[in-house]
Amino acid sequence: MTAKKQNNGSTEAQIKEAARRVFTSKGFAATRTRDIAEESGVNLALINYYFRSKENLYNIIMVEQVQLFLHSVSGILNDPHTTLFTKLELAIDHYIDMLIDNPGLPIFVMNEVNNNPEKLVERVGFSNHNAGQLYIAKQWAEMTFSGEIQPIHPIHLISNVVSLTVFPFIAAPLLRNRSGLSVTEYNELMKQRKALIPHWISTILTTPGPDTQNNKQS
Amino acid sequence: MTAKKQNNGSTEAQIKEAARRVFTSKGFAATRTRDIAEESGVNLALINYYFRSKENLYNIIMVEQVQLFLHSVSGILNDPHTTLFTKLELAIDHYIDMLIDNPGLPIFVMNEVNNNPEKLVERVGFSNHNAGQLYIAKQWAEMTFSGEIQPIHPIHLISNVVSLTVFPFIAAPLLRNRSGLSVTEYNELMKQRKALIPHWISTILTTPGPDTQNNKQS
DNA sequence: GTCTATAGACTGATAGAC
DNA sequence: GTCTATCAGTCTATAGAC
Repeated sequence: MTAKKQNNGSTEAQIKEAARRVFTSKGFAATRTRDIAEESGVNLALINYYFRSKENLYNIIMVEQVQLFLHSVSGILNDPHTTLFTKLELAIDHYIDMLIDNPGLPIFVMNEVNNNPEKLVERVGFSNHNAGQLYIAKQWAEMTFSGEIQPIHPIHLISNVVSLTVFPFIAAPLLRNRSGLSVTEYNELMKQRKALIPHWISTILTTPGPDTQNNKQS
Repeated sequence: MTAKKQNNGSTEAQIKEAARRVFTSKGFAATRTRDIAEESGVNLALINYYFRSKENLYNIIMVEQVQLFLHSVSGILNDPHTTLFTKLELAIDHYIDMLIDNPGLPIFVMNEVNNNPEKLVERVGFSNHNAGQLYIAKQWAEMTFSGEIQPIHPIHLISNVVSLTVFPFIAAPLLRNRSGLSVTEYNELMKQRKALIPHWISTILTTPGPDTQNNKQS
């Protein structure tokens, strides 16, 4: 209620939100502090006043976005009261909703993963939810041991689930262009995948592999 | 054989190859012409002598890389003498080999797809091999009509094949970090996927969907 | 064709008035 | 807290010697 300008939120929050939009769509190097000033409608000098430097502001945004992308389903995957397939359904459902709301998030995070893996490991808390310690990993091990599901390297399972869920959003501009679908129509297909991907994963996990007899080639 | 310096190839080719490496790993904005000069071992001024501007050089590299990524399997997919599943096997096999040799290619192309879709459509010849006109599309339509494979929106099929093949390379630095696998071990898993992905796709296509009875919801 | 030197434009950051 | 004005550094591109 200071009511000096048309500022609705605090200036600091305005800058941060504008920085999130610009950084995630153009990356660090292509973003000028002047872009953030214009996007947020605040004076250029205030960016350095609130956030010491462009790099510092970027790091704050980056850590938040990576955590949103990586940690948002760890609760679901660690729930001891749901089955493995229910976990996958819930996680994929949650992820697709989030990706429809944040379509630029995967490419941003993947760029960080590819260009600054050491900074990412350094600044984002990874150790606290080691994938192998989640409850879903225990369930997967048990079901594999009992023969309920096919033996498969966990990297393949994780790759498949994440690939099928995330990649269509990374390739969306291309696939939409080639297919002539609108954003709404494309997102409708993505929502269909909430049911389809768990079904496909389940099918894959319960169908014998391509070389059931001799998978011991060098 | 001009033998003035230790130049093996022509200076122009040296610059171009260095530019490819630097641009594909850091992107346009983060790359300085000085980086390319150092990487190629030639004088800074020669970059502008051979390639008018940084932007012009980038566009040349970009078009070549996108075409390598997108057009390299159109011959396989348009072969009238192979079955649909053989096409998928051959295309995936070819792709995984190419991605092991060019691990930075997918993230580079996907950035271009997300940040400059209009430029990409403008500068890269798309129209000449419309996906719907490839022979594989005809085979897919026939097999769907005859009931040999499950009806599925073509976007889902294309998404699935490309996702399962390409995404594990985009997420490689992260997945390797989390799993503790070396580059060699990880690439070995990727090679396994040459056989696994066609098998999974075939399984998906020949297993009834999650809602076989009522898939006519609004 | 290749080099040095530098012009000309832009960027991140800050000093200092209000 | 917010603004204007500006500095110091860096970048692309080119002029001109060889």
